[in-house]
Amino acid sequence: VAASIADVARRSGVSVATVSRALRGLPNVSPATRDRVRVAADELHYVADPNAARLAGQRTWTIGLVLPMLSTWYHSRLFEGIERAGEELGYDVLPYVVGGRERLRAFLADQPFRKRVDVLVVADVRLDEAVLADLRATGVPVLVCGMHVEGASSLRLDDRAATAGATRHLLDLGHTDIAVIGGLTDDPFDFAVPLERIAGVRDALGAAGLALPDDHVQPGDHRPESGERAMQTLLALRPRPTGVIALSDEMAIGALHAVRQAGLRVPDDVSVVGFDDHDVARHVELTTVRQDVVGIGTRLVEMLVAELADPAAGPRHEIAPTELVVRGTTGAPAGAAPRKHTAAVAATDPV
Amino acid sequence: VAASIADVARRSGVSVATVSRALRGLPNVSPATRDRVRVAADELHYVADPNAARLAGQRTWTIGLVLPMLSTWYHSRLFEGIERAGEELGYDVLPYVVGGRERLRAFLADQPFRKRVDVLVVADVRLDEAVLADLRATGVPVLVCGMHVEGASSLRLDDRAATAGATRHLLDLGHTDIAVIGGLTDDPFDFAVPLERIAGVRDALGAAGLALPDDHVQPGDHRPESGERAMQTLLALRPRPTGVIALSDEMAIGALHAVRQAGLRVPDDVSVVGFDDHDVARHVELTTVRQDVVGIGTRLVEMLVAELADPAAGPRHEIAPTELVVRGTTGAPAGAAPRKHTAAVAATDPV
DNA sequence: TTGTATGCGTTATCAC
DNA sequence: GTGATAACGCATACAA
Repeated sequence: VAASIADVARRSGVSVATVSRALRGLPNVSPATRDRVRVAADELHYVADPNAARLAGQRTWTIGLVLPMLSTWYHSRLFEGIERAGEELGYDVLPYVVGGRERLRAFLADQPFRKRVDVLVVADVRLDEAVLADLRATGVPVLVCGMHVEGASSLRLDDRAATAGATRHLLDLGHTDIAVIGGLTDDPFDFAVPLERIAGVRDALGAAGLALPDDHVQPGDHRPESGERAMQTLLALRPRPTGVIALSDEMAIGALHAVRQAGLRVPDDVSVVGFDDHDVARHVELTTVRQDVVGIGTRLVEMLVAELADPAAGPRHEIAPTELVVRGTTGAPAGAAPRKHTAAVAATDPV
Repeated sequence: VAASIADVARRSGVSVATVSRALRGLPNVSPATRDRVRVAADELHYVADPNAARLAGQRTWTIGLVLPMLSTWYHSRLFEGIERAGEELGYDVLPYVVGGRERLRAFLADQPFRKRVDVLVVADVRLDEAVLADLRATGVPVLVCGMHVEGASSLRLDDRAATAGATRHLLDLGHTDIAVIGGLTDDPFDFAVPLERIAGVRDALGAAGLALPDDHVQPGDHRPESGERAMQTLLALRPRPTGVIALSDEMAIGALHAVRQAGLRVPDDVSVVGFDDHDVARHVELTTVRQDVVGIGTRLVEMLVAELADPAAGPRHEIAPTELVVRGTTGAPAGAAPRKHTAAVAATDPV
């Protein structure tokens, strides 16, 4: 049976109040006393019971991370970034995986996070204003990652500009028939992000006098299989698109597979652009839009600390940078001359 | 300000004890009373304070998951599997990321999990008997994933048999010069698994009268970059190995990249086998050893529940199955006839 | 079936 | 600088 604060108090000959102060580094404790207490605590292998501390202290020291899934590259990285930054400040990170309508509904209905976390980071989960209002009504501060929402601080990419840049890269190479993989799916995931990214493609296409037909936007759920299927559909189109933008690297890899299985070459017959700069992207020579996911996690923790420190301050909205990384899966379409050279960042090996 | 159990008691005209019983589905509550309480709780949006409940109830309903990192495919999948299975039983899952000697040391020294979790699942972290004894001295039950340890229940693969099978596959194709990527690295990760897997390769090689020279075992930390570097080293060897077994798919993908960058062909010049059956393995045609990581997570939760229910029962040791999946990255070395056909499972698309 | 009373292990507010 | 002591919000023997 573990030692309690009373045991430490007895052993060091002081009161529990002093033990609490001494161990937490609060002022108004004489150095000598603090040492005695520390020694006693060590000898007894004492650690404060988090539940008791949280009950009395009114803080949970826990960050709730709401995300649609855990095992995609992007989400596991985000988790890692938040966990690392949070751990240094003494926060636990508790995942709430709400992929699929049912789990999201249950999460919103049961609100298992109440009295359980100090703050909620909602990543890539569609939150309309009503749902957000529900969340905020619980009194739990909410930060949003991946999209812009009124009434809550947010950190996101400029998704629209990012895919517009990727699209211009393809246009510059001479592509005129461009498609997108990763449009909205009904289930089990429901990001708001795809809309922005597709809008970005439309922006760039429109500026070049081109359109994005409906059949040029194929759904995908961020698993490679969905990218493969989407690409198969696109390859069956006549005329066949020569440039494809996948909204995640994982789908891009599935798409590449489909192209090669169809006996076509990359990039001669089809150019492919991904999104994320996944660990393996460099190793499959994938041109992609890079984002610093771990950095985003770190920044979210900083924002959340600021928010907790000054809840009165209004919501802050920040944009994390992206960067087009040109590798081998994009090139001029067979039989077309490039319009001009893309002013893109060249792929470089990480140092 | 949130409602407490006293508020619900007042509103439904019963005592707090009855509210507690009613809401938790305990017996000895009349249906009528239970209903009244439920209605009152709903109206007040009441949820029990987990910290108070845990303090009083002596259970944390939390599973601590100790792992070296979060963002590799394997670990994020494992987390997902445990989270999913745990959530259904009402458990939270709290990650303790101890990659790197420093974090592991701090984890062992501070023991932040004490009074915080009901059970610890230790995955792919090297635990010698002394460390394990330290952990168990805290009174927290420990399950081990990925390796066999005396004194704690464990779930693992038969790593040795798995890589032996992969090696036989290469031998059967006619390879006689075989190397391994993913041997122990000193930092920041320190699995016990590589030793077993390398032993498996040695087993199969030895049975064929072949050896595994030291320079045929290159270190790797499971990131693609390390696989690439390892393969570059192997390609510089003379004679050059024709068959390479990477101890994870992520390293295998890096290795494939190195082969192709060197102007060599796969599998004609070099055959590559991975380990895991990563989501993208199929899409890069990677021959690999498949394991069901999510299933392992689920099984771990079942084992842990059993352990908690009957702590007296001795440790149980289980083995999860693996399966060789033959795809396009393995074939006969140029200029060699296969010894015989491998009796391996053919690659099939997931249904 | 229901209510009363005590304990859970801290932190925080006071006095001293 | 230090020590009582009252919360904190719930679970649970025990009594009714």
